[in-house]
Amino acid sequence: MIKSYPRIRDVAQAAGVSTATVSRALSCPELVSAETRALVLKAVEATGYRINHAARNLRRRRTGGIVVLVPNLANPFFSRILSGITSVMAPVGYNVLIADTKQGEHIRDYLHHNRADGLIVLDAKLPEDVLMAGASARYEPPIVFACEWVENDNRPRVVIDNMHGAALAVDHLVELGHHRIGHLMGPPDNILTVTRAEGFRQAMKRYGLTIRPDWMLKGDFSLASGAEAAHRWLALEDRPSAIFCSSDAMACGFIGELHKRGIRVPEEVSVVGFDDIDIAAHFVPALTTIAQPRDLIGQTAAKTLLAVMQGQGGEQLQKQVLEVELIRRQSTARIA
Amino acid sequence: MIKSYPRIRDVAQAAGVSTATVSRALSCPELVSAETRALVLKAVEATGYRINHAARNLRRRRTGGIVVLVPNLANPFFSRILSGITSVMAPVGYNVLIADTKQGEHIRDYLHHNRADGLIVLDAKLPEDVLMAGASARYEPPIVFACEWVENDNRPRVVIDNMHGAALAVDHLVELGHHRIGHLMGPPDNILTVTRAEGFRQAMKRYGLTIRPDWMLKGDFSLASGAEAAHRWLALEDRPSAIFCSSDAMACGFIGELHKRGIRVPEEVSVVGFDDIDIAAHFVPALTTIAQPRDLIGQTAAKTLLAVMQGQGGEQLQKQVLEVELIRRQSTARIA
DNA sequence: TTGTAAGCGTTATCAC
DNA sequence: GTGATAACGCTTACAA
Repeated sequence: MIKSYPRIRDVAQAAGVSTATVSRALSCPELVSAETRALVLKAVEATGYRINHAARNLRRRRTGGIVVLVPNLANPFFSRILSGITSVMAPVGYNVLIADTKQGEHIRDYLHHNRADGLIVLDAKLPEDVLMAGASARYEPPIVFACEWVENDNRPRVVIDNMHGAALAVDHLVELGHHRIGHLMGPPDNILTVTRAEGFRQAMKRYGLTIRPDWMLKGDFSLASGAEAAHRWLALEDRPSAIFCSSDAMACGFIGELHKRGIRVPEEVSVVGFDDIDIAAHFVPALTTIAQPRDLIGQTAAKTLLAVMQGQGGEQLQKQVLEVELIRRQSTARIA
Repeated sequence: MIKSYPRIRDVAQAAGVSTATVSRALSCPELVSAETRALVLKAVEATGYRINHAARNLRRRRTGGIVVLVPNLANPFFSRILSGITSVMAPVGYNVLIADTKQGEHIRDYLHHNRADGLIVLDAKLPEDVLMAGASARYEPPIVFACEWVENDNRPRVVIDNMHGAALAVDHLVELGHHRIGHLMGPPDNILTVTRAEGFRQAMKRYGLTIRPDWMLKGDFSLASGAEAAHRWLALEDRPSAIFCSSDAMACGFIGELHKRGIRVPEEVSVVGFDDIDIAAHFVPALTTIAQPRDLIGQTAAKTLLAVMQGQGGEQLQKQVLEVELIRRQSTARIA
C-alpha cells in the first residue's frame, strides 16, 4: 500500500549536489548560489520531490501544526473565525487542527508541545483548571485566547468589547422608546454570558431602568434554547417590549417560535441579537444585531500566536480588544 | 523556547526495560507480559511521557492525518459533515486537516501521500483534471468522495440520492395543487446542481408539467444568490406559484428578500429547500426541505476511507447511496 | 558556498 | 517475551 517517494537524497543525486545543499536550497534559498539553486529546483521538478513533513518536524523538534479548541463546529459563528485563522496559518506552513470540545475530545491531550506548536482557544467555558498556567503545565505550548477568559490571567488574548456591545444594544432599544427590556442569556458557566449580562445591567442602570429577574431568560446560545425561551416569554404575565439576546442563534430561535405562536416581531416585541452571523441579514425579519469582526478575530489570534511562538512575548500582545458595531435592521422598532 | 520532553528512552530507564519493550507495551500490549505492561504503564505515568507523533509517523511512513477538501467552511452544511468525520477519525488517532478550497489553497499540495494518508472530498466542483486518477497521480493517497462526482469514475463515493430528493420536492408541491413550479439552481459547474436540476426535470415530466426556462433561476447555493433570485422572480411577468431551491441557504435568502418586498411565503409562493440545515426549522416560515443525513454522510465517508487505507478495496465501497427525506414545514401550502 | 555526518524519537527486524 | 540495532527522511553544526 505504501509506496516509496523521492527523497532529498534522490534530488541531490539528480542535481549532482549534496543533500545538505538541497535542503538549504529549499528552506533558505539565500544560502546557496543562484546557479546551484536553479540546478536543485530543476532536479526537484524532474524527480517530483515533495518534502516529508514528519521528518522535517522530527528534526526541527516541532509538530508543524496548531490546534484550535472550538466549542461547537456546527455553529457558523466559529467556522468563520476558523477561516480567519487558516488564512494566516496556511501561508506560513502550519496545519490547523480542529478539536471540537463538544465532541468530548480530551483537551488535555492537546496541552503538550508534542501535540501542537500552539493553541488557540475559542471556547470560553472550558474548565479553568485545565488551562490554568501552572506547575503541572510544564510542557504546555503557547496559548492565545480568542474569547473572554478569566481576568486574572495575563496570557495573550483577543477579545471583542462585549460590555460595549451589550450597551449598544440597550442604547438602541432605549432610543426606540423601549424601557421594558429583557435579556436572553447564554449558558451560565460561560464568561461571554457573564460579561454581556453585566454590560446589559450596567447600561440599564445608566438609564435608570428596572432589571427584572423574570425578564432575564436562560439559554445556551443555541437555536433550540431561543425557541424554549420564547415559551417562557409567552408565559409571562407582564412581558417586556424588547429583548436583547446574547447570540444571533438564540434570537432566530426566539423569533421563529414566536412566529409559530402568532406573535409578530418587531410589532409586538423588538429583538436584538449578537454576532451578526450570515443569516442575520436574511432572516425574517432581518435581525438587528451587534456585529463582531469574525475574520479579524481569527486573523488577529493567529498572528498573535505566531508572534508568541517566535518568542515575542511583548506587552502589546497581552490583551487586544476589537470593536463591535450595531447593525440596525428590521427586528427592532419604535415602541407603539 | 523548545523544551525537552521525556522520550521512550526515559520511560525504558524508569521501568528497567528496553525501549523496544516500551514501544510494544504501548502500541501492541498483547505482545508483552502483563507484568511488564504494568511496569511500563507505571513508568509512563511517573515520567509524564507523551508519544512524539512526528517520530512515529516518520518511522511508520505515514502522516497520521487525513485531509478534507471543503468548498466553504462557513457553510453550516459542511461543518456538520466535518463533525461526522472527526467523530470517526479522532478515536483511531488520525488528525483531520481542513482545506477550504474557497480560500484558494492549492489542492494539488494535498494530493500526495506525503501530505495526508487519505483524502475526503466534499467539493463537487473541483476541477476534474486535478482529481482524475491518472498516470500523473502516482503518489495520490486514497480518496473518498462525499459528494456527487463524475459518473465514469469508480473510486469510493458516499452520496445522497439527489435525483430522488428533487422528485420528493416536486411530488410534495404537486400534492399541494401546484403545477406552476420553478427551480432555483446552484452554480452551473457543480454536479449537485446538474443532478438536482435533472431530478426536477424528470419529476416535472412525469407529471406532464411544463418546464419553463424563465423559471429556472440561477444561483450559487449561497444566501446572497437566493436574495438575488428573489429580484428576478419579482421581475417575472408570469410567476410560478412554487419554487424548489437547490439549497436551504438560497431558500432562506429568497424568502428573506421577498419578505422585504412585501411578498408573503407560503401565501403567495411556496418554497422548498434542500439540506435541512439547523436554521431551517426555526426560519420564518419554517422551511419545508429535503433532509440529508449530514452526520451519517461524514461518518460513512470516514469509515470508508479507513477501510480503503487498510487496503480493503471491496466492491461494496464503490458507491454508497444514503436516503433523503422530505420534511414538511410551513414554507409550502396548498394553492389557493 | 558546499559537503560530511550526527542526530531528532520511534518502530521493525532480527536475534536470543 | 525481550533486547540490541538499524533505519525512517530531514536539518544543522562543523569542517573544508
